[in-house]
Amino acid sequence: MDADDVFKALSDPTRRKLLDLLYEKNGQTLGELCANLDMARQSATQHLGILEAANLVSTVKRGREKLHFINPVPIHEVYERWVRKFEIQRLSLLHDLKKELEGE
Amino acid sequence: MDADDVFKALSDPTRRKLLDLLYEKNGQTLGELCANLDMARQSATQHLGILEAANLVSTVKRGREKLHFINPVPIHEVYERWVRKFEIQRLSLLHDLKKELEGE
DNA sequence: TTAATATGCAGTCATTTACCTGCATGTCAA
DNA sequence: TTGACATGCAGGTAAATGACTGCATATTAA
Repeated sequence: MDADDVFKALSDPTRRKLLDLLYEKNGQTLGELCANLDMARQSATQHLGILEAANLVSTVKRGREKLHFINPVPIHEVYERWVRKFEIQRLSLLHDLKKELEGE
Repeated sequence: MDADDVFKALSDPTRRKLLDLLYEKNGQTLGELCANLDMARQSATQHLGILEAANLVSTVKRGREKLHFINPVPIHEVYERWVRKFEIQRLSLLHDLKKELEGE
């Protein structure tokens, strides 16, 4: 996984909305997704390309249509690498800060 | 929480490295953090400003020094909103894709 | 008080980003 | 086959980003 690609992909509200749309209904076409956005189709294509490059979305061509599917694996990997370790110390931090303010 | 601020903050490798550095040793000064980076101090300041704006880092002034502390709460919120729901359907997706390829 | 240290603030600049328009290609249906 | 539909591809542009330099301010220590 390339954490940079995944976070960059997730850092745009349009792309997060696309993931939400696919979460609601997986396998949507470009046209279906565009109907929910509010930008030119070509712009949405770029966003989907970024999601695909980050491996967050996989596509299948069916005739003249292109179907889009969520791939949650990179999100899971981000969680393993970036969230879980911070979860562990979540409760201990107030303690650190207090100690520091008291003069270390 | 502003998901946009949090994801944007996490989308830069320098800023993720800063969080890692603070995870290793919480409460470091700007100077300490800079020693591990490889850019001008002023650039690091900007990055830390972004982390602080996203509420991922809190600071305390001690004399002429500025101490930096991780705040893992936004990361937890990102997890709750963006990871957990995708976790749930993680196993069902291969199924979706197969079905689709078989002609729906 | 003065010099060294730690950080803050303003302005510049190249690159990237996120949108757009216009046109091309490929597929289905009448 | 031909027109309608779904998508692909090639620029173009304004704004955001991430780095820098230069100078200002505030604190500590001699």
